Amino acid sequence: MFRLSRLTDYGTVIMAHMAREPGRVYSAAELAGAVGVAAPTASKILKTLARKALLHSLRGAHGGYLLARPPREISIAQVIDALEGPLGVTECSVAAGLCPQENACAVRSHWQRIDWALRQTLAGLTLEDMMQPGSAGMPDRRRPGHDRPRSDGPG
Amino acid sequence: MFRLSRLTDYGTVIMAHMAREPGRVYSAAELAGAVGVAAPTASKILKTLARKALLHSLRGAHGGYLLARPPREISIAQVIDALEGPLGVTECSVAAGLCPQENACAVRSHWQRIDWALRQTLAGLTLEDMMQPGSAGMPDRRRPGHDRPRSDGPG
DNA sequence: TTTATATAGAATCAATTTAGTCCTATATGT
DNA sequence: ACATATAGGACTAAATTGATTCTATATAAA
Repeated sequence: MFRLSRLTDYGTVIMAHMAREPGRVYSAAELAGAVGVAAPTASKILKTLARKALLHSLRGAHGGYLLARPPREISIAQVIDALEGPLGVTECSVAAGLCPQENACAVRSHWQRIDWALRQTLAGLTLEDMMQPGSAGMPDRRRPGHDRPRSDGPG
Repeated sequence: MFRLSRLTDYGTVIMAHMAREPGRVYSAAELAGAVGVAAPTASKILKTLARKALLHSLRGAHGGYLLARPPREISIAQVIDALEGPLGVTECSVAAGLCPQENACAVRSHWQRIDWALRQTLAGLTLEDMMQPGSAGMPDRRRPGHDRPRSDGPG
C-alpha cells in the first residue's frame, strides 16, 4: 500500500487542526471530537506527539495539549517520524543490506535516493501549509498547463 | 513504517536482475536462487507481474518469464502498481468517500500533492536505472527474508 | 503418446502489525 | 478533598502480509 498508518494520518489532521490557534490548549477529548476519532485513539496519538516534543502537555484540570513550536516550524516529516519512526521506502534502505547480489546493491542505492527526495518533500511541508484548505496556498505549486511533467508510461 | 511490502521489494530486485539480459527467459526457480528468496515466493511475485503485463510468461518445459518491454520502458512506479495497487500516502488521498470528514479536511489535498511528487520520482526511474550501481558498494550483506526457516515438517 | 517440466490460479495457514481500548498512577485547578 | 486531565503500559481484536500448498494446464522431448 505504500501508506502511512492510519494513526499517523489522524496525527497530521490533529496537528493541522491545532495549528489554527497555535497558542491554545486543547484537551484530548476536544480534539477527538473535532477531527472525528475516538477519544482513546486521539489520546494515544497525543501522548506520543508530546513524548516526541512536538506538543507540550499540561496535566490536571483544564490541562491539555498545545503546539511546542509555531506551525511553520513543525514539518510533516517530524510528525511522521514521531508517530512511525524513521521513514524509508524499503527495509534495506534504512537498515543494512539485505541483498546478496550486486544488482540488488544497486537497487538499494536507488531506494535511498528516493527516500531522500521524499524526505525533502515532507520536510518542506509545514503545519502552516497543511492547515490551508485546498491547493490555493501551496508554496511551490505548479500551474496547470505549465511545466507538465512526463507521464507515467504506457498507462 | 511508510514502506513498500517486502514482496514488492523482492519484485523490484527480480526485475532489475532480469533487466541485465532483457531478452532472456528465466525460470521462477532460477530467479529465486539468484535473488535469494524462496521458490514459491518468487513464483507468486512473477505470476502477478505477468498478469499485470510487465512480464511475458512461457508455459511448459523450458518455460519461464521474460521482460515484456525493454528495461528503459519499465518504471518502478509500474512495478509498484502491479504488486501493491495504486500508490498513495494515505487512504483518503487515493479513494474518495471513505472519510466522513473529507469535505472539512484540510490536509487531503496536500497528501494528494505529495502522492503526485512521489509518483513523478518513481515513474522517472526505470529498470535500466535500477540495474546500474548507483553510488556506493555495499560493505555488508545478508540473506533476504529467509534467514528465518519455517519448520512445517515432522513434528 | 507418455513423461518431465514449468506456469496459472485459487485456497490456505501462520506470523506480524496495527487499531483500538482499558487500567492504574500522577498532576493540577477549584 | 474532589473533579478533571494526562502518563504510561498492558491488553484484545482485526487486518494485513508472508509464505506455502494443491490442482489444472501448457509445452518440449523421449
